[in-house]
Amino acid sequence: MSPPLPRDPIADAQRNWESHGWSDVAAPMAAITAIMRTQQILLARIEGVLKPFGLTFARYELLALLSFARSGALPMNKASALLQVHPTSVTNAVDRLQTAGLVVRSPHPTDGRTTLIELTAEGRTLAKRATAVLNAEVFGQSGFGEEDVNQLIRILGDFRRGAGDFTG
Amino acid sequence: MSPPLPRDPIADAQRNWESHGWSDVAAPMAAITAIMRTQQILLARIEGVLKPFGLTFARYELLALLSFARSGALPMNKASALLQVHPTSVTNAVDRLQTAGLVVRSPHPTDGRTTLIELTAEGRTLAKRATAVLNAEVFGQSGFGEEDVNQLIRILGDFRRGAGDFTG
DNA sequence: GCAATATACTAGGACATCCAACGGTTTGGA
DNA sequence: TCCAAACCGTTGGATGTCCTAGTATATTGC
Repeated sequence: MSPPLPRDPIADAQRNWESHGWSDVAAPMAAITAIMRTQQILLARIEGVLKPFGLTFARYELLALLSFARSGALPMNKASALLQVHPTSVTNAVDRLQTAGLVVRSPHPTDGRTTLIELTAEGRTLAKRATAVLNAEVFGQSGFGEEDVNQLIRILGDFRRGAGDFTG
Repeated sequence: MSPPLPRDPIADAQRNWESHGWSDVAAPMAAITAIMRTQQILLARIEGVLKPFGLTFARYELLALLSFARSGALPMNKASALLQVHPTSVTNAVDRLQTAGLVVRSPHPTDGRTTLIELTAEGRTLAKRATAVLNAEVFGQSGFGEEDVNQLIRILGDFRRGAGDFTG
């Protein structure tokens, strides 16, 4: 990776915003930009860990979701809703997971429009192994302090509720 | 957009982690997943605002960066480092901005390897207009409380420093 | 019962990101 | 001095995301 910058580019941007008369929105701008950059860093770590398994984060999320479903199967639209991604993204992920033999498509017993995604035995095993490594190498070494983790969960939970992700 | 879910899927995932004996990493997992989702929501808002300008967030970031440079010009590699993205992403963005007449490439006066990106008059004007709308519609209505914004800046700043983004 | 509407999934296209590899330029040590 | 190593930007390929449109199946209303 590239060497660290001598200065925080986001803090610089915040100062630029303030010196241009946008002080009222400089802080939110900095917070939002920091979220963007943090996501990029975390995604790179996760993908690095998953690569040896032939998985990407999108595919892993789907595998993990299926592994927690009672029957190990979910309708495509349900998966799309729970993962909060576009239906076509699920189609894409399922295509690749199916090619890899980790899931199979099967028709819904009563609704002809719906397709069920079902975990195969290999899919379940791989999900388990990938989760173990992810827990050890990423989530277990996140770099966030314990109290900061709680703050993030609370702040981002409030935000997501306000954005209409969920109710309650 | 899709209707809100009855339950927070990330909180559910956290409970799943805990019930599978991974309590020690359940909270960081939830925090990281929440960052992923929050980034997605914010990016969608930003892109929605920028679309009428024919800009994406990646292109806007480059325009904004150039508009804050003293001379209105920056070497490609400098832009890549400050935006913290891969050089090929900058090449891609510059290609499109140049086609749109918002920037031009020019050779570096002393280093034949380096290419300078220069803002055109239209580029500077568009950056100004896009920033005004972004400030009003996104940063000014972020949905984060004032104190939460400060918390985010602090927490994510610590994280980014720890991840090697910058020193100091 | 049948037409109109709604829902589910997929195909094709645009865009961004990264990585690997390549050709041109500069730098630094033998 | 001169060549190897480092550096810079671009091209080509893979992946993911979204949007629009199209096909098939369900549901609703008259």
